[in-house]
Amino acid sequence: MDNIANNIADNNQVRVRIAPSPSGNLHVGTARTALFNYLFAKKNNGKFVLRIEDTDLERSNVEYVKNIYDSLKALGLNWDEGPDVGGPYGPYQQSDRFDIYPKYAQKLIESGHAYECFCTQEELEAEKEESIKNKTAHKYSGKCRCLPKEEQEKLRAEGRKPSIRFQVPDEGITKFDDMVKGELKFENNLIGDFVIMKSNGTPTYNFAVVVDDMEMKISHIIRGEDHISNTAKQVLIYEALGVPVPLFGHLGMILAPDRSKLSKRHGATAVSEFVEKGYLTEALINFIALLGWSPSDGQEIKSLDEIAQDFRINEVSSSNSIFEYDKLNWMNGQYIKKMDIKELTQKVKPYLSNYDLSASSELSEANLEKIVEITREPITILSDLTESVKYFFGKDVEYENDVKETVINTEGSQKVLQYAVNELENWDFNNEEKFHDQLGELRNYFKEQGIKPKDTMWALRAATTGRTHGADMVATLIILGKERVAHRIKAAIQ
RNA sequence: GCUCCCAUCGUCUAGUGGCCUAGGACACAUCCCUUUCACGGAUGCGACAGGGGUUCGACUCCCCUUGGGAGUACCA
Repeated sequence: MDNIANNIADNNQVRVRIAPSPSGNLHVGTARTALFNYLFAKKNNGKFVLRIEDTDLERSNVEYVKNIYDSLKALGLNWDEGPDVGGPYGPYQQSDRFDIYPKYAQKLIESGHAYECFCTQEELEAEKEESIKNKTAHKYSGKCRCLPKEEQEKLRAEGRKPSIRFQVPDEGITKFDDMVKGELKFENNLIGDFVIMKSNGTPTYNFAVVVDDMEMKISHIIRGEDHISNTAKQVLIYEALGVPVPLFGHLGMILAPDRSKLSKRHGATAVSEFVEKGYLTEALINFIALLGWSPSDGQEIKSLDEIAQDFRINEVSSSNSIFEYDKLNWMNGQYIKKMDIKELTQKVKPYLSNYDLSASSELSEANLEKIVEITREPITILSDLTESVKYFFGKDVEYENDVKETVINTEGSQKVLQYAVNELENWDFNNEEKFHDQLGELRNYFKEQGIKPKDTMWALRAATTGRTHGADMVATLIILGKERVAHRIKAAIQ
């Protein structure tokens, strides 16, 4: 791990990147990779680069590019260089870089590290099937390695478009020192000659990344461990190109509770989906940071900046971790509880679209804030509020479940409500403290008559909110206002 | 099939040979607080996958087994 520090001390600037391909919305797994890169950059005064890998034009979509931007920004993972903000080593979108890959491929051909391959799809598949039949590891045979010039030209004349393959050494070991996993090695003879330029003239992933990372002077590559086997190929390319190999760090994967890849059937997978469900990006990013990393002081709730200060890539866990909602939910609740009330109110508005929030309704902005303030505590996701806030709207209440039978229509409750109707005029809706005491007196009055304080309050709560539990009663009644409270209590009396 | 990675409470993790009768967080249970739900507080439940070594001493190092994951494309 010493070389991590050395590389930095060397005055080589730390440059990391996140390179998503826009074939879907930003996945939480990608978000975590982005996060760890971001943290590493921040911790080491480096640069965080965003590169859009859209070489697969068929699967790429501009809509997803926008989603990637928006999600990353929402998470606070701001990049220093990228397609939108530019930078010294652009362009930062691979589709704008198509003209630079062939030169490097050519260079590799000239130096004997690559060759044109005229094999057809069918020939390749036949080879593969053969090796499956023989139960041997399948890798490309390398039969185009030494095609004579004349043969090449003949096939070209026939209209065959060659791909370009990297010529992997037959012997030797390719190894690299992984920042999180330690030394990793692969035997070269197990790696088949792989395509670097497709026959359509576009680069393959393994080639494009190397060229881009090299040109963008990326010093450290932090990514998911699903790339480990690619790394061997990429190291080979760096070496063939005669350029310094960056340092790699491979993170464990994020798995669903059933230990399979986190996918749609497990619920939300994209950052934007979590946001839509009502998760705060602050909580999401905090939660994700805890998957594989842990704070040195044991304090788990931390801002991005705090995490960055405490972050050490070599302390990241190298095993997979399971994405469980329990802790995310708890954490989201913590953030909701602490969030600035004005900000929270704004964030909550989309979940209140069922209700009349126009100025003419009884709901002023100030009232809405109060409602959010008193109902925020028990909720774990923003969308919970839609339901828990329901009884603040409209003149009448809807009774939940069997509230009418089990609470309102009981003898005790009816007594309380009848009494309350008369008492109502005296209640001070403008003075919370006084109102609180008045309700206390009400409880005491009925306590003497053998009605438990709890039941007294339940009668009131059920009548005014239709439920047996909810926010603080005094605050609730004040927001409802004397008129509506009176109306609802009267409606509850048989 | 082949290659590679990983392995501590249900989950996220602390632990880098003796500080470990293995610590914290979430979840769960009980209790306290309280007009309800919650929040908060207290307590409890709960793990070193198995087997061999190495060592005076292994959760920590090595090997094997088992289990999980990844890769094996002219996808990224």
